Amino acid sequence: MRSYDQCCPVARALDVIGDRWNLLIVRELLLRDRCRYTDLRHGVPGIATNLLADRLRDLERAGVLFSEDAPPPIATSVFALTERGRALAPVLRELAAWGAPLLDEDPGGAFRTHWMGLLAEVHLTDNEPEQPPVAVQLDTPEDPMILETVDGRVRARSGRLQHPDLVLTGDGRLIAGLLSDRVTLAEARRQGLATSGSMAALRRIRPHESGRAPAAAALA
Amino acid sequence: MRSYDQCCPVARALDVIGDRWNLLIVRELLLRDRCRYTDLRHGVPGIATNLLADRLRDLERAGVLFSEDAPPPIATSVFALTERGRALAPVLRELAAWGAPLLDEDPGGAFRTHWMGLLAEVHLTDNEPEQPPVAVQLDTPEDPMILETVDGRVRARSGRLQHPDLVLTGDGRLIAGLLSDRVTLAEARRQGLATSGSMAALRRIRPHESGRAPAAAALA
DNA sequence: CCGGATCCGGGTTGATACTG
DNA sequence: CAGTATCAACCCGGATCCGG
Repeated sequence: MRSYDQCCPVARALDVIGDRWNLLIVRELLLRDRCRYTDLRHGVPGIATNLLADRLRDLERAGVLFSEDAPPPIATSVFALTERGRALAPVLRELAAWGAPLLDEDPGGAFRTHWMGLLAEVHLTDNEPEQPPVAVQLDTPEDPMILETVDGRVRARSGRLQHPDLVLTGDGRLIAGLLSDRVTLAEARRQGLATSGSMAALRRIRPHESGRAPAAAALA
Repeated sequence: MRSYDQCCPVARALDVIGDRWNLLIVRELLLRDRCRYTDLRHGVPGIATNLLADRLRDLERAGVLFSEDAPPPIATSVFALTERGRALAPVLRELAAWGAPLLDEDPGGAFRTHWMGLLAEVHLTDNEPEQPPVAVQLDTPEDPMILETVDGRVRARSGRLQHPDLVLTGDGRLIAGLLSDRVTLAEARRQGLATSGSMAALRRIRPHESGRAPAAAALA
């Protein structure tokens, strides 16, 4: 993309990650840690393969991500975010928070369960930060996701745990509705949600009452 | 722009404000409140006039901004953000925080003093939130800017106050360096910065020690 | 001068086919 | 699996023009 050529921090940021598809690639790596080329094609559906290759080159040159030759089991290279790339997490969280209402207006299009991770990080909080951490496994057939308490907050990532405190099994969109409080637990159960483990973990990980103002809540 | 057609809050947000120039238009309206078409052309240098007209239409349809026919003195319409548009402020602040290091690497390109406002909001904090509010006038010849304490935070906006507690007069880039701590006050004075008023206001509005973690600082 | 609309050349995107 | 090559369609940017 052409540079905006403005001496403004926002414009400079957009010079790097403002190109079409770029932030979605970062989203993918943020939630999935390390991805092969094919993982990215699956996680960013709709991108043309040449554009994905171009963008990965751009973002690598910009220091947002890097490609590693191979961890021994696999015979291919993987992509992962640098420290600088992970520093984009707050940007993506704010974008997710702003975009969440649009999701209700039009729930169409491709769906991946782990995309809801950023939403969970924004909407949910750990109501008992003093207690030992808990982890909830969201078990959709494809694309399992983990929610865990870290530091008084809730963090999301793709994957499957050995010993989660609670497992929710069901359709991805159903679990998404549950996370964003559009669906009650009882309703979700009726629609096919299965749970196994400690429901206390689910009560502990709950939306903020005060909307989205962790700092203000902490000060009060 | 074509929709990403992904049922993901980030993708949905980018469907609305991911288009080139869009976030820079929002930046402008955030910092300057209400702008005429010409103000926007000046505040977003480099944009083609047809694109500005297109984007304003798009963003109005999306509910991010609206145009008002006229406040009586002027014979033209002005643009301003809706509530939904102002809700993009956290996104822009995070982008500004992420882009700030890039500004040091390459300080070239067009410059407007008020662009530094988002940077100030991110880097500075009110060290004495219990005290009555203070306001600092940043007085560059063109494009004067105000920093004021609101609610324990620092807010920036374009304009000129009647009775600021402190006035800093000088080159915009010099003041920007001062705000982001690249230049000391003594150095800035040598390079032509003039001050008038209470220096206590400047000591009160100071960078966080703990980097950028207001919530963590509040909890500590 | 302000607030656009229109036109046009060139660069980018996106879909598909192809290759190591 | 991990890309590269190709090509049409679209979008961007610059210039120009026009009504108030």
